[in-house]
Amino acid sequence: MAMSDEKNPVTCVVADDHPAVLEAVSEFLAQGGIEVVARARDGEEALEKIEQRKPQVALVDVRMPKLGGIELARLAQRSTPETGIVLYTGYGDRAQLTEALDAGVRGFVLKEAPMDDLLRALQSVAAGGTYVDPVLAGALASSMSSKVQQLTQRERDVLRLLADGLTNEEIGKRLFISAETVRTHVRKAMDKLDADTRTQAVARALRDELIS
Amino acid sequence: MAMSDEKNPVTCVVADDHPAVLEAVSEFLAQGGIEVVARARDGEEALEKIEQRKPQVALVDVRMPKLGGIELARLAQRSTPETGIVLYTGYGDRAQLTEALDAGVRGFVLKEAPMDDLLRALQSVAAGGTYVDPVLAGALASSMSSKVQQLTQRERDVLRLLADGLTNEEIGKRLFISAETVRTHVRKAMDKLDADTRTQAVARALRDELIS
DNA sequence: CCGGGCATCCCCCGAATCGGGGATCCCCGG
DNA sequence: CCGGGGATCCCCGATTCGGGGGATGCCCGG
Repeated sequence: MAMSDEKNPVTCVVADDHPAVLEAVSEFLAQGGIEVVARARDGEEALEKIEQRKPQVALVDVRMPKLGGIELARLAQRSTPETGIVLYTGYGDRAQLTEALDAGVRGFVLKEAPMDDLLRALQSVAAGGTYVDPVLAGALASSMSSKVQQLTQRERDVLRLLADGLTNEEIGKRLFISAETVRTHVRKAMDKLDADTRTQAVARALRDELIS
Repeated sequence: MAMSDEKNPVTCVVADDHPAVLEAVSEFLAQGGIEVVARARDGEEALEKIEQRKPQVALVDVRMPKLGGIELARLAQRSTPETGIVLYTGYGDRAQLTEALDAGVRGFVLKEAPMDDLLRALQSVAAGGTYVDPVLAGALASSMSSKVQQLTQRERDVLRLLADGLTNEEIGKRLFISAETVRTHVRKAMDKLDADTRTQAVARALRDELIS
């Protein structure tokens, strides 16, 4: 019926727990020639909408109630691989970008970026490509140089409990491993995060949204 | 000339570093009968606009480049006391609310709240009153009950350096105090934050945006 | 003038942590 | 089949931490 690309609107689901952002972004996208087929206020709702509508792309906030953007991407990837996930984040994470990418995320846009970037990202991803915020792309290079960054699941588990004030002993009991092993995980995490103390490791993990 | 309150639009400056939020909020306020006389993308810009336009209220994000919402409020309070500052924050802080209030902030709204709350808050503040998000108000009561919460400057200094991976000894050198004193500050902070370990204290301080 | 909060410094003791090593197992990909 | 990464466990000596105690000086408000 319609023309090839000009008049073939990209379908999109938008998810954000802030009404203001949800409203603004949806409207902006509509004006930019993107068809917003559904909106969601948390991760679970977003997943449902994605599975129902199977849009070409989904623009989701990283931090959302019930289900974060990354986990959402992982799940959506299995159930609805035809939908490209674009993360919309308020903070420029170096390491989380990597995590997001291998969770199946295909786009990464900072909220600080000009809104036009959203259109570029969504169109690029809808076309089967990828998009990473230029600021992030730059930061990625520098973080790549330092350490591989990217904690293992176990290391994150340990850091999370550490942030909750548990001792090695207590963490061991909680995870059914010995305190010695906990020490090992903490040390490896410190190593990857380039931290001098376990406290700094937790602080960095929190800042980069790797945990909690 | 005009009617008393119905047709006397409240003047407002809006500041947020996210273009989406800035756009959405401004438009929403306009539709809600509030006159947005200026917008700003960072704290310094916001302060300028406030001093120039002297609006009845200013709706500002807590986290902004160059100048945070709290500091902005403190400065604006001195130069332009006729303008009521309303903070717009994405995260519900228990302790920061107190800090904000005695910085001269008169309104505190969560981004998660229905947007209508913004109108209520701005109108209330413009009328010389105050407004605190009901969710926050509730949380305040509970945090009041536990501990006084509210770290001293020194305690924050120490926690910040602790989060950067420094040891007591190093922190002492940096702050020109003995390591023993550092220990004292850390213990008091742990006490106030109800933390079992220094690591947990830092984690909580980070979460509550008391530091960094 | 006296209490209270803050910042500073000091002591003790037992437990935990740090930084370094080494070691085993398993699984996956070349 | 072998290497490498992840997860698991262990040992050591030196240092730090957590939780008590007490002490001094300052400044502010009742």
